[in-house]
Amino acid sequence: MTVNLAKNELLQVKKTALLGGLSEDLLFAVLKETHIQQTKPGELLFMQGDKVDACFILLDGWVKLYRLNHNGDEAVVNVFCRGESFAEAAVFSMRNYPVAAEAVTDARLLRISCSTLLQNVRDNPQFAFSMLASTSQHLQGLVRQIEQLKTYTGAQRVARFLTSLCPVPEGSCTIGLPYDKALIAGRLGMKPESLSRAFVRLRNVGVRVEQSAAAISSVGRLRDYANEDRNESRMSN
Amino acid sequence: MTVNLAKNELLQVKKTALLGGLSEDLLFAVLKETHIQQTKPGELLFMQGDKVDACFILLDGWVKLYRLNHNGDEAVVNVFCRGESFAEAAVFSMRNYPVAAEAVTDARLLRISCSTLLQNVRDNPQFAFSMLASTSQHLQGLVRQIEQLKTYTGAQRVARFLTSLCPVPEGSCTIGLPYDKALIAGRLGMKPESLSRAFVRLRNVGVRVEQSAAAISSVGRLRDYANEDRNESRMSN
DNA sequence: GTGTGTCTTTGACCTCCATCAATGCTGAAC
DNA sequence: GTTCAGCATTGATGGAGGTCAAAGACACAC
Repeated sequence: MTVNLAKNELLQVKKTALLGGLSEDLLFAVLKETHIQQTKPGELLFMQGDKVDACFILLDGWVKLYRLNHNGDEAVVNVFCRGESFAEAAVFSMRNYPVAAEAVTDARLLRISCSTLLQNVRDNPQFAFSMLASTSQHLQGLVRQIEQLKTYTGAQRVARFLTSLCPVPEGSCTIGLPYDKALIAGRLGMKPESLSRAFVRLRNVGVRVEQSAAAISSVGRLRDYANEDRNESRMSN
Repeated sequence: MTVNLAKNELLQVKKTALLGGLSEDLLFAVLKETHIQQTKPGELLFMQGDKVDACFILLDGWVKLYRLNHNGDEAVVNVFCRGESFAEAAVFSMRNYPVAAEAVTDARLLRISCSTLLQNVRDNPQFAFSMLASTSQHLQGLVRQIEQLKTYTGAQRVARFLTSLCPVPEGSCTIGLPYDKALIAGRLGMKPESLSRAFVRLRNVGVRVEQSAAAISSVGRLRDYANEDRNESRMSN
């Protein structure tokens, strides 16, 4: 059941906290037990409430995790790109997925079954450390998200999102928006209309958005805006 | 360095996912390496950014976890009561605490050092499972919180909070608010003034709040209100 | 009793954001 | 080219909740 990974794909795997910290030997032993899965945009990987049977590493494409409440509206919990893993913590709740996962683009994933994970944690403390480090990272991501929802305005969250995409810490740059605006809005806890208006506001701090590209005249200025407290930000525009 | 726990305290320890799942032998072996810590209200257990050196189990009292941004306002991430553990995931990030922890009452805690945790995960897959199960639970808690912030109004979040405290699934009951209203507000992502107004709204669904007690005339009705979608809830007010 | 400090509530006002509807834009099918 | 669907933007409106200020409520010391 050997998996054939392209060089680049192996690189993505090594970027994850889940498998990236392992010795080569152990890594390849684990990879032998995994499967490749391909998806089309909109395809579900698992639904909220499904019995947990695997976790995933994204080799290419984008996947969103979201929660549905029983009125049918979805809250996006996270959006992952290649080089990230997800659902590994769910495996150890021994229950059902607390969220749903859906590919938002064509995606290529490594699927690691429950039993493989359990077996490896049992056999190998090194693997247990990796699992813990990985879930710890996810935990921190969620904590940061909660902080952001509670303390920043929509426009500021957009500003943070943009700075996080910038390849440089200062100066100007142009970045491509990684996925469509409706999803960005959801990820940031707002409606598409509000995202649109937030982009308009950010023109004051040197951001131009056209199509799926954003031109940022000063990353430092944008970061400052993102970190202002709500009152100041009110005056400044 | 043996720890002497009261019967009731041992019970609290066994309620945690962190140590509750262990065999008696292993449990007592771990307990031998822990310390009791007592705190006064307002006392800091650790600050955001401190190097991680331990995790905690609450034997009695309440502790809040919060994040400070550099404008000085805090976002409450969680509030824990006895029988819960926290900060265990941070240990495996190998870095610094991403949040601060502060006792909000007199509290009694079991402190488990980093090295104890690492050693036990190394030596014992059973312990690794427990750690993973525990962090998995925290992860789910945060996911639920994000969902709530994104999809429910303040009054609905208060309603959810109250129902979660109710000892019965239906009918009427009176419950004590577990901590002061400013903290409840913070936990639910709102200001004390807004919490106050939310309580006023909930009078329409049979909730009376006086001092630190809430009388609920129908838990079912309250739950329905909490689950309504925003539009309906606007009409019913 | 009277102060005094803390917590909570209420009021007035204003900002942010969701909603609903209309319009504009883009790209694919034909 | 035209049509049509799917996004994205813009406008108008209203509700939710933050902010600031003032007033109650309560505990505690004196």
